[in-house]
Amino acid sequence: MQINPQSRDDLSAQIAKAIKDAIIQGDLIVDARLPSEAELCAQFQVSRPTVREALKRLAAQSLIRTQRGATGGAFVNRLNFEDAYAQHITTSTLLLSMNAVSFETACEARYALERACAPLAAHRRKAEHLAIMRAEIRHQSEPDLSDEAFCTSDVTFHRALVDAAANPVLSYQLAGAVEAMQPLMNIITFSARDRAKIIALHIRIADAIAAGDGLAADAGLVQLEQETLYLAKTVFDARSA
Amino acid sequence: MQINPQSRDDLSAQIAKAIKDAIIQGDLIVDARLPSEAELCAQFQVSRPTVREALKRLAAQSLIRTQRGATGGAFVNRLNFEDAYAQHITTSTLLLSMNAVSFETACEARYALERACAPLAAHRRKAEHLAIMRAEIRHQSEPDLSDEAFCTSDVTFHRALVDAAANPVLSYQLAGAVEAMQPLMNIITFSARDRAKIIALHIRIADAIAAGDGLAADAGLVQLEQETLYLAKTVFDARSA
DNA sequence: AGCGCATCAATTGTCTGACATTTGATGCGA
DNA sequence: TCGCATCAAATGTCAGACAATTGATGCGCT
Repeated sequence: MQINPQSRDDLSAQIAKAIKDAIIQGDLIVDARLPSEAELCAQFQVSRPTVREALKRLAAQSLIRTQRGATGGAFVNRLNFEDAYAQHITTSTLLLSMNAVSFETACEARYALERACAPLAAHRRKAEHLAIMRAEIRHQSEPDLSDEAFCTSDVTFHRALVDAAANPVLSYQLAGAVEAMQPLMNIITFSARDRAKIIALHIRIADAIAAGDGLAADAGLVQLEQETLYLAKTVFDARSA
Repeated sequence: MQINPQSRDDLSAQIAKAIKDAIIQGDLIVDARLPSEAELCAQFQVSRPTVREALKRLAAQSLIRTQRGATGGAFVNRLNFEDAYAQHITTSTLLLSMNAVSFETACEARYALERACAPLAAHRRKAEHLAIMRAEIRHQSEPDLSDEAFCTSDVTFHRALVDAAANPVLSYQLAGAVEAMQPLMNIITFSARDRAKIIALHIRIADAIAAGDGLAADAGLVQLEQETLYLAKTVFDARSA
């Protein structure tokens, strides 16, 4: 965590990387206070704006937090699941929207991951998860729901299913896949009959989870994937015609 | 993408959020050029360092890239899988190391996700993936390999398995789970007999993938998970004694 | 002695102005 | 027409200053 030659990288990028590496290596532990901006200036032999740009880079990744005042400064932030979720979802969403990932590819990934949760969710689901799933199913049955609201409810339903697996690492990894799909899903317009089919599958999945039957839940997810793909295909065919 | 009241947030954070939202909403498309720093100063009524701090925040997330010179400026970056991988792995690694996630939880998530890939990998694996897996198995068999090198090779093997599923979204989501586990895995010291067991399972999995037998690969992964948990338990028990 | 309050000092947040550096565009001359 | 020097625009960096925040300090009063 020292030198900074006249390389092609920005000074602020180099400094940010040096501090980031120190955090990853464990040289700077959680809640440790970084040197003040003035001290960092002296240490790296750069001006204060440059140091500040470096610190802002780290703040953007939730690696540090800053606090003003007498005992203020920059502190190593405990990266919590909530912040990581938000970052992951943003990145995943942009990744999908910017790289022309096909609906099929995204859908396949999403359901493959979700099916991985099914057996765990069936074993460990709590009343609260089932309650959310049931509530969303009811919500989805409301006749004058917009397509977008239907998709949002769908995400909440699946999120509850994933959370029921009671593994925060799994929930974190899956958040990206499930939520990032929503913009793609929003393209689809649902007929009343489409919705009925989806809701029926949701009920089937929720029942299976409630009964602790992981295999049945898995089967439901397989059918739901096929149904989703079929609906998407219909929309895309209609659009190209 | 305008106003900036005197709220409690940093001005640079507000500006970064405004631009980020514009990118997510699609108001700024890939490779679009942002206004110059001077123009952004005028638009947001702030000074140049403040604008620059905001831009550095976005650069830290690979949302924009900057270029010097006459036709330079800040451009919306196409978020590629490679950059997203790196970010995701960093975040996942820190999330695990900072939140005292148990080995069991991380291991469960990792193998649950990996098993989701198994059937797809069995169908779609190319010669190159099999070649990597075979090569890593040979590498793991070298007697004077350090524990750390053994773990690195293990990651490469599993990465090839995941990539064999030929779904970039899946690979991206899984990269975090597999690579972030490595620091935890590095704690384990392997006896020669431990390695022999793991290598045997790797061979079994690779054979199953080569044969297109997703179920057999899945069974191999289940055993590998149990073996890994058993090894970790041994280490932890020995450490606490 | 104990409590309350004003002051202080340290630190980050922001601004102004300037200069350095990079790099494509321009225009002139051979 | 080609090649080169110059120019202009933009980012990168620096120096210095002031504002705002906030815990710590010390004084005075009870």
